[in-house]
Amino acid sequence: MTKLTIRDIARLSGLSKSTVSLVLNNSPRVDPATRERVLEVMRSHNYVPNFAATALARGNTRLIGMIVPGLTWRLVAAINYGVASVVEDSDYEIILYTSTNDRDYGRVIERILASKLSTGLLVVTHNQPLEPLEELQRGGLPVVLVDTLGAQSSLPSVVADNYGGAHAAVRHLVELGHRRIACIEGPMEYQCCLDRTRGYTDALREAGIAVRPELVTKGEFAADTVAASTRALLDLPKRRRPTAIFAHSDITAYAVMEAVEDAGLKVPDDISIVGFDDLVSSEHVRPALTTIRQPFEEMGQQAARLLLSTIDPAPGDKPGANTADEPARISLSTSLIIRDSCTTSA
Amino acid sequence: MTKLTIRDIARLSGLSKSTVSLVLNNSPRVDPATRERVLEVMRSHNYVPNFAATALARGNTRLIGMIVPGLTWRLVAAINYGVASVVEDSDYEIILYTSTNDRDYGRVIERILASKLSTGLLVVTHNQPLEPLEELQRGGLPVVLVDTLGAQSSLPSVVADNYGGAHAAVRHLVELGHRRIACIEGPMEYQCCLDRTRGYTDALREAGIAVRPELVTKGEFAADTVAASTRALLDLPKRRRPTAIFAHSDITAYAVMEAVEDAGLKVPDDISIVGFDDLVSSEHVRPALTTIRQPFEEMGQQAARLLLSTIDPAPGDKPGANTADEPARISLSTSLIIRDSCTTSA
DNA sequence: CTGTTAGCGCATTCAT
DNA sequence: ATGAATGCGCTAACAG
Repeated sequence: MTKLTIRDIARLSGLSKSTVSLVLNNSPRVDPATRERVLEVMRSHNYVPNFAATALARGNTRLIGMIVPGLTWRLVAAINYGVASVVEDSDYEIILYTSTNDRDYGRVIERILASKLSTGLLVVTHNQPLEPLEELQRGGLPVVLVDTLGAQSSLPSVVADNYGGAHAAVRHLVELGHRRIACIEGPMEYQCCLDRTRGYTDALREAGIAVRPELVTKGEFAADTVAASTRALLDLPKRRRPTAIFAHSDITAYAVMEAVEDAGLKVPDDISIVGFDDLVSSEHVRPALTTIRQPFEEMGQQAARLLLSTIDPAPGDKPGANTADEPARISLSTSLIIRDSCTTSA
Repeated sequence: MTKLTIRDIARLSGLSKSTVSLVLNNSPRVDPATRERVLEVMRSHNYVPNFAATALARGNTRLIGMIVPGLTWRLVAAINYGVASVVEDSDYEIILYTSTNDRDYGRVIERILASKLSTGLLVVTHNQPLEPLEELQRGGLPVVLVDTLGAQSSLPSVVADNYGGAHAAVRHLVELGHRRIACIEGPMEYQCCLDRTRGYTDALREAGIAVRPELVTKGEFAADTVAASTRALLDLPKRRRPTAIFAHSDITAYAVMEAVEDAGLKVPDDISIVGFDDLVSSEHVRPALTTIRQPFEEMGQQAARLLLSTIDPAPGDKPGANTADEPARISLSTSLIIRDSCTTSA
């Protein structure tokens, strides 16, 4: 309300600004009684230190930036939630950078670099060139990538185990007796999709099943492409037609399900489907989707912790993620969520 | 990278700090040539004004706070997206306050008040007492509520037309020939739910259909309560059993659908269902859910615009939303999205 | 333990 | 049209 300053508090408690400042910063060199008195004055007058002034004086804003590209907003709410849950327990706040269209993405980076507004940066599902970010990192701004889409870089990151997840999904299908298992891929310029396909082929090979190129098709995470691929798969001669499909994402799986229905076939009776992500909606789709759960919320939490600890290395902490020699790479395991979209092979 | 200051720029361009500052603030009293030269120097050296210093000097952080309670995180991604889309076109940034558990909600408000960190505040789906917010508003911090859950207050707000939406949903059912239409309510301490029920009863009355208390049941937005209510509805003697259900939310509708299936009945053949919200998943549920769409994204946009315009009243603008005499109340209309969960009454 | 003295980087009078 | 001086509110040596 009224703009009390540290000076007012000093006057009101009969001390100097510096002493009050020491109290604010929990300095141990202040007499406990004095400290308590000052705190009381602050409380009763509802004093709160001015943010900008503090930031300017100490050269640190206590703000951590989180940048999330517009297109994926809806998919990453859980990540954001995870981040928020750990940041709110620190004395940092989150500042949210978003570019709702890719074109302006570069500008966002500038805005960040600009102003030294944030003390650290969390980058969620980044699908653009990494150089600008590495540049920021070199410039002294700690950066942590969350859900990198598999891109390789020298930046510390937190990701899900795409390879392992895909492997588990396909193994599940194999265990259900399926032999002709198709794969509908996402955009293969993403490393994460390469990893998923690798998990698919490895699981097949380990089961002694040959990988049939005709069963590995394009999806691009786009409903129409997926639908077309699905139809092509369904149009194969009966003996070569897949009895199960591993989709690179839940969204892809939804499109597959619709295409299968449109073809007059039933899921899972005629064809089993496994997705990847475990979006909230996958529980409500009918049949409920069997899928690989990515631990989004935990990814957010881990990333936030990682960032916070590199910003403020706690005494016991390891060197920190930003030592050029070895950036931290946290890979979280996924889990198979069995629901109703798969059944044993006829 | 290196911490260039306004002083460096001044030196590099052979001018004084003040002139550079004038350039930064687009002062017209600077020689165009000089201005261009300075800008060029800034550009080539990648200079960006320090955020904290600017904020301190002008007493305004150019940060707008957005507070969203943890529980609704997943539901409000679209609102956030809308907010972000307009804020990114201003020279403000968003700072995100979240309390992942309700207990700490009060602390969040303190954090905001504290530090004068934000210049304005956007409050999303606020389900807590409004006094603290009104207090902030009185203290000079512009506040705008988004999706108020219907609570009344002196604060400017942007909401969806809950009454109209419910009315349209039920009218749709009536037009399909239904006469026994049930309503499964959300938590009735929320004004928005009161409004939805009011829309329901009015639509019924206007169609000359009596409102039957036994058809209006508790849902509380909780899956198990909804399931129980649905079963009770289904257990009614055939002649009194509803042929359609209006659910206060999409989530509620999902639970209804599952309960109906569990009872061995079919949607929409045995019973039609309309939801409220139009979450993304409602398109993928089977049968796809007929529902009332809330324009979440637009709500976010409007709220952001409203807030921005109260912070920086543009010349042509209306007085602004925070004039105590008449807070702005923007009500956005909803729309009926017809999909597959409703059919004509037998 | 507490007070003094300088800045942090920029905006803003007021001169020139 | 530009420069000099002052202060925003706080932290951080350095004294005492």
